[in-house]
Amino acid sequence: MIDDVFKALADPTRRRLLDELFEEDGQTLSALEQRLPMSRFGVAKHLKVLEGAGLVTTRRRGREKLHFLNPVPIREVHDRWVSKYAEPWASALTGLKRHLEEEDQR
Amino acid sequence: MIDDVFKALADPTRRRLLDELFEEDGQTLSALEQRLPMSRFGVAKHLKVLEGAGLVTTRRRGREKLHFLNPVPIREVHDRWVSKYAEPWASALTGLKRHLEEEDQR
DNA sequence: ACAATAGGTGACTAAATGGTCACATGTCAA
DNA sequence: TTGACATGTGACCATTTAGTCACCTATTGT
Repeated sequence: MIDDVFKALADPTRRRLLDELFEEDGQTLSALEQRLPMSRFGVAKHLKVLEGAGLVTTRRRGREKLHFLNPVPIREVHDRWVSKYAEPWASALTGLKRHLEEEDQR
Repeated sequence: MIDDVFKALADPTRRRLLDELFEEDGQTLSALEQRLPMSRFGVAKHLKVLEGAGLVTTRRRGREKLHFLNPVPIREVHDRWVSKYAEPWASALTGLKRHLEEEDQR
């Protein structure tokens, strides 16, 4: 689950797509296709991955499919994972301290 | 650059390695190998990727190589990317509002 | 009804990735 | 010095992935 989110975020094209939806939410496939240097099929595939990871939700309006950014999975990555490593500057510094002390005693 | 970080984080084994180093910093390849269900070579390869992304720094002590977790790249991911999408709950809600309004007028 | 538009599907190729192994280098300890 | 230990390298294979295409369905506006 969170695995899918990390994997989806690994590709720069997909992050670019999230950027586009961040700028303007609810865009169609055709609209997104025009903004990227890629065929419609490539974009569609990436959108499918994003949708599978829950990073994008969709809604049909007639023959169009609107794509919306869903911040929830990223919030989970933030809360359960990234913050865990990004915040402990203190422990990192003690680690560095220990590191340097060992360095000294050589 | 940030690309390498996202790619490194995409693999569960590598996140597991970060977890192990988070629990106990400065472990050797052999120590990490014993904790993972994988050959030494596999672990070494993953560590190389993590090191390439700057997520792990190393120091040699004799014939051993000590691995240290480096929180800086994750901090960058947090600051420049994740927080951008994880925080704007307000705008997400306005998006949802617009979404539902359009839904109504159908 | 019909032509144009928006999107979906399955097959395919090329490249990247995860994992293993045989072999080589460098270091420690007795 | 010699054998055991810690790690590095390059080759290799299986799987996955990114990207394209030909072809299909569904919906719209006229």
